[in-house]
Amino acid sequence: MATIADVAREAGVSISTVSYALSGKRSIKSETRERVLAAAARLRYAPDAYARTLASRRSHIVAVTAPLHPDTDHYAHMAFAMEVTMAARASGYDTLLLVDDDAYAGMDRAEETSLSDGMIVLDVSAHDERVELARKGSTPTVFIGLPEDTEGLTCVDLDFEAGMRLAIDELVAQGHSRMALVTQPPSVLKRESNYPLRVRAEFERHCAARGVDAIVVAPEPDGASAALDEIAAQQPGTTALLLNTVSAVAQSIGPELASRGISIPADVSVVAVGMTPMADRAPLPFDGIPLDPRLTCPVAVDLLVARMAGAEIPEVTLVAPVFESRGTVGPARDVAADAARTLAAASPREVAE
Amino acid sequence: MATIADVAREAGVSISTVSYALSGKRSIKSETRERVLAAAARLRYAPDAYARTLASRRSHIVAVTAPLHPDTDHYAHMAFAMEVTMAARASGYDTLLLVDDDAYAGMDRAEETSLSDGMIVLDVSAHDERVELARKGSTPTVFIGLPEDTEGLTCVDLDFEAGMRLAIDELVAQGHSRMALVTQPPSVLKRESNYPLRVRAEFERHCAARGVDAIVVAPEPDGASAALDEIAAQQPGTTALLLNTVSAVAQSIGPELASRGISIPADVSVVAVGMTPMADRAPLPFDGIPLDPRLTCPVAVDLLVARMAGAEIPEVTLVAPVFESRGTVGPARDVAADAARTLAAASPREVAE
DNA sequence: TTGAAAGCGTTACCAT
DNA sequence: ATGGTAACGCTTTCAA
Repeated sequence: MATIADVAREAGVSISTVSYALSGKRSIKSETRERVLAAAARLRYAPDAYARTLASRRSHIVAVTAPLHPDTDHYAHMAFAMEVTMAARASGYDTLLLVDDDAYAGMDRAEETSLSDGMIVLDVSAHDERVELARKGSTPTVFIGLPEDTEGLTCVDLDFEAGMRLAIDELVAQGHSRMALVTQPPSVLKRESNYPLRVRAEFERHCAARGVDAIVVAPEPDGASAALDEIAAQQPGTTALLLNTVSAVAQSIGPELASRGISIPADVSVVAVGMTPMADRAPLPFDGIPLDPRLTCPVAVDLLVARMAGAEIPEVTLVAPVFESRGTVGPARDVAADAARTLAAASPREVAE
Repeated sequence: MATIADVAREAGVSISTVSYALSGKRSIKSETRERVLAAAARLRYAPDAYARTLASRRSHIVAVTAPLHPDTDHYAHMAFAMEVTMAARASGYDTLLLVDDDAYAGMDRAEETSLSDGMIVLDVSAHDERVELARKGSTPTVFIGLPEDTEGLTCVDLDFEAGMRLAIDELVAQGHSRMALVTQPPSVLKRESNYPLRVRAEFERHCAARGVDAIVVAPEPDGASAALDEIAAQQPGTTALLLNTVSAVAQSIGPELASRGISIPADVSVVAVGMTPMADRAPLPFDGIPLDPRLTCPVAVDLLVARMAGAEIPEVTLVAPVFESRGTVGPARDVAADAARTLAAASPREVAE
């Protein structure tokens, strides 16, 4: 590998002239610059990444941290990491994926050794330990997801509230006036990030605002059937289901409705709000506002780049939701005319007969 | 961030003593070492990654390069990248994912700037440009996959040929004598991804060797049905399907057979050869020899680590295939006795009746 | 057993 | 417009 000294010798100039000719950080007589450039090309010179980093204190590397347990969803994990990586590259940064067994330890190691110019934190929980590291450390950090206390941080997330309003408005436009939200099981709500709570609150608020009858159920992963029973019992004539739940429930809700002779969207409309699609492999089969990495990651990287450049950034940036249609929303059925084919108070067995 | 000079001052020793006390590269009076360690801990000292790299010429970073084609299977892609990353971390290396639009350019950039101690090359094609870079460059490199000419390289791959023979022999043992290989679409083959070609060649060779009737079809992702038609037309009485195709085809082949009244394995046996399982999410539902990243990636990283340490490594390391049984292989149906339930020349509609 | 100092290859400041 | 050179923070050789 040729060094800058080799180039200087070859071009008959000093080292600093080579550095400046290449970086353009000060004006060089164009004739000299040509000579330097030619010499550099001849020797296939490229500055050593580490020497450059040591001298300039900028590595042009971004670290990405995400907890990685045996039960982690590798796909979602990598989908986010990949989106971040591509966005970072577009801004001239390479990314280092920290996969230490302990995400906190990995982030700490990166911070302590000045491994990166910036960090992206994925899979953020409400009381994430890494928040503390971000506050104490000196590496600019952007969270994708909102911890409970965002004080002093930079966070990017989907605007779940707006997404919920979008979903409800779409349904109202189709004539629906009785809706149910299927949310996460209580156990998950307790330890996960707080967006399910935000989703639920906005559901109740905006339904009230639009004069819509609303009910919320929070089934366990195997509780899709019970949830439908509950909806039928508590709010018969419900014609629209909003989903912000675990995938097990989302996946069984279709078959469960079918087994009751209820079809989508003729009898009931279904919308998924803020659920992560399994990308190309098995996209959610419902209309909805997906929590898509392609939406949030580029924004997060842009903010990180700005922060690394010293800019002041708002603590929370919400990304506008996008409604995707897959044909599971239709006009509201006239409940009075055909109660049997909506979520009525009848038991599943009776309906099926 | 505390520097090594801070620690030296704090401990009342010289800089080199701190360095040696921390690295253990020469013996230090234990009392002195304790003092240094205590000082380092007190100041939360951690060596700067870039200064360390510049001085030692070792970055402890491994770069991973993989081209991103429009039809890339992102899941498989990420699964490999993730396996490499975790294996590398286990050996003390961090991983840089090169996602430049042009994989060659990305690898070149990494090489020129001495970005990494070593490289892992994924998604290798028969005449991969990156081979040339690996030969000319001075960064130890390991290919996961085999280019046509492996001279001077280090490559790791599943032993597809052995896998194919394993699959065919298993089917022959069950009495099958007419087989069809469902391979990748022409677009993928055209890019000269290498292993499908090897799989196909060995299929034809070993079928001939075993006296088995053989046919090859190469459907587009949505062409499972057409592929079955083609097999039925060109080689009626086929009782075994070997799959080495894109996941869309693999996933629809089961339902497609079912819709024709053909059941697995009673009427037709199915084996997947060298396909990447969707890991935890949805393992391939077929008997077969999976191309599991967990098999090849750790081996590749181990070889890379050895090469970085200066060891001589064989050019090609093939990982032994493992046959996994899931009940989709059974005895061959007697075609003459019941032609209608095999892949006969009848149209799907007629068969269904 | 320890210390001093010469690199490692850049960047960027201070001169000219 | 260009050159000299002191950092950058560490590893490692050479001395003692």
